[in-house]
Amino acid sequence: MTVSRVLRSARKPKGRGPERREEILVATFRLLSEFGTGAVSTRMIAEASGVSQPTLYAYFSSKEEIVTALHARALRALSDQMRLTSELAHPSLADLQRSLRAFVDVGLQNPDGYRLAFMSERPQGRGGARNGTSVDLGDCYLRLLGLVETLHGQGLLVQTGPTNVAQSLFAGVHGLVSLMIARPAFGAGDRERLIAAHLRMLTAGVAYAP
Amino acid sequence: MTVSRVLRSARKPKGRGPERREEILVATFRLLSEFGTGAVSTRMIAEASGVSQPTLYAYFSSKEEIVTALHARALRALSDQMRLTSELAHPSLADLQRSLRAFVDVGLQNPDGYRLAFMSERPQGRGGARNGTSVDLGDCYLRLLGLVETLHGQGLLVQTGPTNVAQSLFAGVHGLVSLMIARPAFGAGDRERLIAAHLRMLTAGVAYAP
Amino acid sequence: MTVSRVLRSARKPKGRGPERREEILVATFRLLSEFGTGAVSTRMIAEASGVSQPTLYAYFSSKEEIVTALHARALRALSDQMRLTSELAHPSLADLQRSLRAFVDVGLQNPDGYRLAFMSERPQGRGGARNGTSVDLGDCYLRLLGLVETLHGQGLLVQTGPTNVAQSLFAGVHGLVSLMIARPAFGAGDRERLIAAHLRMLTAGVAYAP
Amino acid sequence: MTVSRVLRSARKPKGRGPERREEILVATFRLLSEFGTGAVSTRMIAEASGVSQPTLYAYFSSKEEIVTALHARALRALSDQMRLTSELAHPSLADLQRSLRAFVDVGLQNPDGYRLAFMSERPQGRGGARNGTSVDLGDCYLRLLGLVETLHGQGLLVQTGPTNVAQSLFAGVHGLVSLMIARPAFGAGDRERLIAAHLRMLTAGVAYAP
DNA sequence: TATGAATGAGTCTTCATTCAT
DNA sequence: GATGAATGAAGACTCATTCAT
Repeated sequence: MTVSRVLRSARKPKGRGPERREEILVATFRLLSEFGTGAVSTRMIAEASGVSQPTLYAYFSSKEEIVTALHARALRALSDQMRLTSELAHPSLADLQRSLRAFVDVGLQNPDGYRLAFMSERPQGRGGARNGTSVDLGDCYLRLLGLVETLHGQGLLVQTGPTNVAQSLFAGVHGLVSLMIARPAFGAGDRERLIAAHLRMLTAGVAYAP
Repeated sequence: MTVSRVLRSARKPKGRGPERREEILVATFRLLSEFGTGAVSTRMIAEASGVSQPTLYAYFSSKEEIVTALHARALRALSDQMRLTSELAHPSLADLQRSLRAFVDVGLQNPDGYRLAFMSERPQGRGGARNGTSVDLGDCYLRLLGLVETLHGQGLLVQTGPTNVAQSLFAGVHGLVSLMIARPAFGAGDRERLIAAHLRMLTAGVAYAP
Repeated sequence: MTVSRVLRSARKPKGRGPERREEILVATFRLLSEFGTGAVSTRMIAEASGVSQPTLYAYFSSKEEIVTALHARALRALSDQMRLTSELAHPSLADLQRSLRAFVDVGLQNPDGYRLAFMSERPQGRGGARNGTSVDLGDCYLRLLGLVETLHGQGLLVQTGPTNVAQSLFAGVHGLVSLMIARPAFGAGDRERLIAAHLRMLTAGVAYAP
Repeated sequence: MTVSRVLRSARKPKGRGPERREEILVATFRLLSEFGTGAVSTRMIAEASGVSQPTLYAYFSSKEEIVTALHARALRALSDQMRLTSELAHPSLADLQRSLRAFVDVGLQNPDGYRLAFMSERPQGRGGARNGTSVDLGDCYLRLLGLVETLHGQGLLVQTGPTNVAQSLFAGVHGLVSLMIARPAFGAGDRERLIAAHLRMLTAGVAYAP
């Protein structure tokens, strides 16, 4: 007992307060990415974080709170990365395409975050089912919507409702990203080419009519 | 372990074997739809099936086997329902749209099957992680590919590679269906209109160039 | 693993169903008597019952249910033992005294049951406080009340309200029994004498006025 | 263990020592009253006291010590409040009744203290069982005994042993008070009337013979 | 001095699974 | 052939207590 105590205290005092919290989140994020929400236990989190299980509860009030924090964070990160390309004053269709491309890139570069933010099922704790609405699409969709509205105002879109267009586009890119993440075989060979073709299709689809 | 497992799977019931098995699958499907994979226990399955817990293990070697069987079954069902519209000899773009529409309808009418077939993350039980590739896209994609190839052969598509087009379309409809299933708020208000607009966009995107 | 399994199954198949339930109750009763509600864990109960911890939950849905079952049982036992002396057609004051005596005897012979039935504080689980009214005084008081009413009808009591008299008598004997149970030193030396004197006092108190 | 315990208890705070200690006791008393011994954690105590958890251990060596200190204190308080009415030189039966009444009033006005002093079961923490004798009846009983002895000396009591009489009376009032505290329904409607009747009964019981 | 931070041991409960009948 | 009964392992979470500062 004394021994292990000495050993432990010698290991790593690490950062206090906020740093610890951050460490826990980082470690949990990795675990969540690798194993999925339901297969990650508080013990795993504790070990991966380098703290004891009870310590988790000094920083978060429940396992769900950790996961929720990660959800929100992933959403925010994705959204932040999308900001740049979507705040132009006079966007063109090429800008729309670039913006969608940014979303795809961010998603593929951060597949775990993307999964967490947009592909996570209902949290599957003991409590049974919870509906999916608790985690919304976040600012990503809103930015896209803003862009589409501007384009619509410029008369660059053939369809009437900007909302429909934005949702349609969002669904379009989400389908691609989620499949690429979930099915490594999807688009294998030349992903770049598939992405380009897909975005071209989406852009053409909303801008040109037969 | 391997031995006992083999022995057990050999011990098949004779009486009303297949019917029982079917009952179990049906009951489990309902539970899975309502509560999600992780929240359904063998006890629930047993009760819903009207058999005892051990009896489950006379028909399936593990809980996972039940779920897996349902995965495959859902995939097949979806594929079967898509067949009709995709086996035309001389399809038009309207037929493509109809075919995509069929996919959407099937998915939305059978969200649980769809979720099971295309959106299921790794099973979230105690067992840890399994990669997502185990469940492929099944015949749905292949049928779509066949249709696209025919259209391509007829010179109705602007893009070069039928594979890219098929994947792009698949991604497009999958994105819509999965979002509608996972986020009830998505497309709320007028889903029919969103679907129609989305399909129009997809079709236009692959058939018309600026 | 195999070894311990063999050893265990060789130990004692014991009684199935109701007998097991009974065993659990008996074992828990002993533990509760010795250690008190809050200090008895489900593990202790399981070990004392000769079953595994999860087995407990095949017979009871929670620890609280076990305790509650024991409460009710103790109350019933006490009440049953009191019945005989309290159902006379034309009772006398001596019969009243005998009846009170029966209550005292039952309580002292079964101190744990008495404690459980009448002295248990609020159940002290994790959930915080619950009010004490959940466990009422049971039939014991009602029988006493019936007896008092009969005596009152016969004009043998000086006080007006039978309810007051019955409550007063109940409080009187309860005070004695509970103190004797909780404070072994109380009445030490000659408990019999104290009991007799106490009952005499109570009877006299309700039957004679200055 | 013994060593470190001694060392710790030697490390007494100097600053606002006694006041802090008092604050802790007061806060704990409130908590104990509201939630019961087993449901009060050191964290709750610390928060309610406005100090940190470790600070608790600067003033008390364990949670049990806090509870024990409160036991003794409650007993003393009760006893102090009873003193006045029990130190008459030539008491009458009316004085006896008044004295009992004082006890009842003190108990009902301070139910938590009473519970702590006279109704507390063994402390129900993790530590296991402690016998009930650790907390005796305190000076309350002794004062009552003194009063009874005086009355006995004056020939006002019919029973022979003053000890028996005192114990009997103590049991009588204790039964009433404890039931009223533990079972809010007991005596509901007109508690004042029940108390008066009960005390009349007790007094009559020890003073008059058939 | 007082405390933020941490933890081992423990809580109740549920799981998928396997016997003996 | 089907099941009542049982269980090891694990789940999330809380406790009283003790360090280092």
